[in-house]
Amino acid sequence: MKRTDGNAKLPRSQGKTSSGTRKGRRTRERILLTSIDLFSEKGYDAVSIREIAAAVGIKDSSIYRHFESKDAILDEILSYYLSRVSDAPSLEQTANRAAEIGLENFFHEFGSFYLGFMSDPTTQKIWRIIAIELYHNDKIKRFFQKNIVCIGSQIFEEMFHLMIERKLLKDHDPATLSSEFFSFALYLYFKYFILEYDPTADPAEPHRRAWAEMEAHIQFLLAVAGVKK
Amino acid sequence: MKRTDGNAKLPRSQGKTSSGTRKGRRTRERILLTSIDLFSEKGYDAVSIREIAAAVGIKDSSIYRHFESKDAILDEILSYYLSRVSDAPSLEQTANRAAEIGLENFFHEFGSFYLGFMSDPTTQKIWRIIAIELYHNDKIKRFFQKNIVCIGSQIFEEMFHLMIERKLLKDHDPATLSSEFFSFALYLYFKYFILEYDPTADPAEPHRRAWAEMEAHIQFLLAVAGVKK
DNA sequence: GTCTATAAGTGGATAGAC
DNA sequence: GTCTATCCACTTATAGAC
Repeated sequence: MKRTDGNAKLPRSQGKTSSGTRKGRRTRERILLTSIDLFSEKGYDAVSIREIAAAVGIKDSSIYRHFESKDAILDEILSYYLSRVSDAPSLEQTANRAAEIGLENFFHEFGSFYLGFMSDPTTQKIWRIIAIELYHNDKIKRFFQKNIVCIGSQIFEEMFHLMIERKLLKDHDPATLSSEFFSFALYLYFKYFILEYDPTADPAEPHRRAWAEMEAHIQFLLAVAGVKK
Repeated sequence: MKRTDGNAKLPRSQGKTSSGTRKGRRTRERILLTSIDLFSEKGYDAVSIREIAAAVGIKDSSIYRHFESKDAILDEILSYYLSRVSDAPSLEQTANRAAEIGLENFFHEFGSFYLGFMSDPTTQKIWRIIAIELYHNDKIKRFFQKNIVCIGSQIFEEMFHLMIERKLLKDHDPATLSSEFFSFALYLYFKYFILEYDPTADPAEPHRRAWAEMEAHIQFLLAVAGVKK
């Protein structure tokens, strides 16, 4: 399974606001990274342009040389996330991999792939921004519904469909299996990484606990849908 | 199973801010109900004291004759929710009821009890306030963790424990069963009643869809943990 | 490209007349 | 108990000097 790069680059300036000089691009990137940091800690509305500017080390009016508005910063954060998602492996690869190494090994590898994807701190922060602004920002809500819930459950559904076709699972409804798997993954994410989030604590601890619960859940799913060797 | 009253009264004024006159109490109650309406539609931070006052039909400064601060209004909304929860039936009653009528009937009755509890529009709106402010307001986060997640999973865990004791379920780990049941219930609630919430649409439709998914999930759980008749 | 200064508005909360 | 008037901190965004 492909491992994504932990140090992905941010997208280049495209708008008319920031000039093409080297200094301009670097300031623009600093604004973007600082915004991701602040939004992920305090939420979009709670962070002001002044606060971003102060953290970057410029005056607030200078931000508008690089971004048209506060909203334009958010837009670019979301497109950065999309550019990272496109690195994910295909369904065909995924199901083939499961057939190769067996179901239980596959679920473990899948877990570590997820951790790899999330090992990019920027991606992790963007997930956090999306999660905490889900019910306060219509643009983020639509983004979440389309690019996380909708695409996510589709991928799992097709994955389970392929697994059943390859006789790796019993002939269950793929949509039900997907819903069982996906709902639990979302539940764990929100519980351990958002609700119980503590920036001062050891970041490995929520991972450990979430994974322990996920293992129990996978055993549970396999008890219904698994096929004995 | 006990059905809760759909027209529960709001708690009386207790602070020093509102006097004991009939008119004062009625204005205070109007402020509270209006705040619940507005907070549940737009969120706590997005609604200003001015906006509440305008909707009630008084000036913003008059609010402070009835409540010490905006936060005090929220406090009272949360205590109203707690006063309603205390009406819920006991575990012993619940497990006995399951033994009486059988597991599948019980799950259906449980579903309609939940709908009954949620049939109070005020309770429904308070759930919505809690859900959308979960990651923006520390007081609400703690309230949710304590009074919904923590108490909720405990109740389900003990309920499943009693059911296993009474041989209604196979000897599975009650904590795992609780987590399977509770996580899915939360997932459905957030998906259908918060994420896809549409005040202009038919309110029966999300209920129908959520319940259909819940039925599939219960069948799934019973396939692992159920005991054949 | 960054700055100062400022516009034009929002927010919660208070003082004091009636 | 409600009103008018006001305070002060804070918001996004713009104009124009350098």
